[in-house]
Amino acid sequence: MPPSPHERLIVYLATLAPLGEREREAVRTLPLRLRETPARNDIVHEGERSDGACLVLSGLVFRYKTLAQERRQILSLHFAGEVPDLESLYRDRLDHSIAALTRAETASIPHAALRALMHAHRGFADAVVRALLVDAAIYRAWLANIGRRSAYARVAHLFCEVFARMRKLGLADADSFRLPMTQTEIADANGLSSVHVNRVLQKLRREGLIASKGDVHEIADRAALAQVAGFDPRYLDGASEA
Amino acid sequence: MPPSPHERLIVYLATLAPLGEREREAVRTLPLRLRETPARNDIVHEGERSDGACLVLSGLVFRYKTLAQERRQILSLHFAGEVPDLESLYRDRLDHSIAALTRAETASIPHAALRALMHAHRGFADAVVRALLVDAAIYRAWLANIGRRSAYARVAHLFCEVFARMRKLGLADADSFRLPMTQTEIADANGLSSVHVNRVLQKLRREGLIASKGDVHEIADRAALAQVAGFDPRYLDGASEA
DNA sequence: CGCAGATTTGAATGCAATCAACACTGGTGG
DNA sequence: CCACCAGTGTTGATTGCATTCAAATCTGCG
Repeated sequence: MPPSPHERLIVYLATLAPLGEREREAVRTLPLRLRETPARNDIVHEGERSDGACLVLSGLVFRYKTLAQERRQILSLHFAGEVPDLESLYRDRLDHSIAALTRAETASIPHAALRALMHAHRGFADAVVRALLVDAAIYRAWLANIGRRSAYARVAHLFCEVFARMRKLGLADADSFRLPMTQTEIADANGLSSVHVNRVLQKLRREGLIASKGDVHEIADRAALAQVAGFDPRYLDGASEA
Repeated sequence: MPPSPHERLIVYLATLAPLGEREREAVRTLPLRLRETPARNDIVHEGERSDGACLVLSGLVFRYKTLAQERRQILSLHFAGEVPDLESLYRDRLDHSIAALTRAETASIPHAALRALMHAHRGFADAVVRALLVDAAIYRAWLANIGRRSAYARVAHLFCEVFARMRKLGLADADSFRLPMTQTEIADANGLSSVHVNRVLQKLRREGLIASKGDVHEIADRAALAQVAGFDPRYLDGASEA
């Protein structure tokens, strides 16, 4: 039985800042408006206003921008527990869209309730800001990835990041994870063509770095994969060290 | 005579959130530790801790990541008035470096003082979070730019963005601005080689979109430049509209 | 079964990187 | 004062990674 919506959120927040029991209790009181989105449908359209933030409960959610001539750039991926549009708390229009890659269950958390909770609980407010900062750190990692790495390294890096993030959220096994993205979508996330992604994946398998069956990807040689990706997981750390 | 350090910061913050006179007054009380950095030197090294945030007073500052084999990705540019490492308030180690492109004057603002001010003035705290969000929006724009646009469009987009941002800060003329970056640095910002940037710039001049003398770039045809860049300035808006 | 979407393969093209000179600039020191 | 030098910009030639186009499987599903 999957964790309840509120527990999902708590798991995520706890990866960002220490949460006391009082704060956890407070999070459990947040009102949620449940919603279901079919695969490949927008959850929030670019330019739209909304009065709540979107908590992912199940499925895979992503942000993207569409440019001229059907070109699309996927900007980030979001797993259960995460809140992709936290920034809607501060900016009233998104400059990009948020959509579901798979069928996804989400919950809208009213901005007013979030603000009240942030006001009442410093630890919660802290976690929210840290969530925004980890998002930004991921953007930077993607920028370096797309701007300065080969296609082979880019895809390897994406796999390393997804694996690390899913592990933290308790969504991945010890050495494999399910990533229900088509090769075209992987291409849109990495600034590549789908044909080339196909070839890169074959090479990653041939070299023994990964072994994929359908959308379940096994990390066959984690060290080697991190090596070719130039992956340093520290950018994903939300909480400060001692 | 250039604006005072505090006024520079106020100009920037005012582009992000409305600031009352009381808040401006409070900003003026922030203690600043002035510092000067020669061109092409780090201001903060990757992984370093610091107890203050870095306000840019003059010169051009940028963030970058270094990958294997001397490859470098420039992540963002920062002009006078901006604070590139605001996130150091929340995360104690940077995952990238901050450096000066030109000789730059900066001021370190102690975290403690910033926190106190944020605590006392909601408008100030708001501006800080919005600054982080606009940074993130710029990352997204760069991601789409590097991931999905041609070299020609990428450079055009960079020029559009820099021009728009400098105008807001009162650092650019009506139709030209000074951008003291070498072609190699423009290349590192756009995931290109310097040779190719050279050719792209020639083409932009040949097509009559820009006219550059040294590092002063004149926007010869703003509409056409925005057109080829696919530039939509809304992502730079910090303040909410009515 | 038949269809649509996804993956795979092959071939050709092209954008941008790389390699290699050369020209231009400003700054330095003899 | 001028020779020298390093950094930058420019140009040409070549290479190669990745795209594009096209078509052939494969897969799941109504």
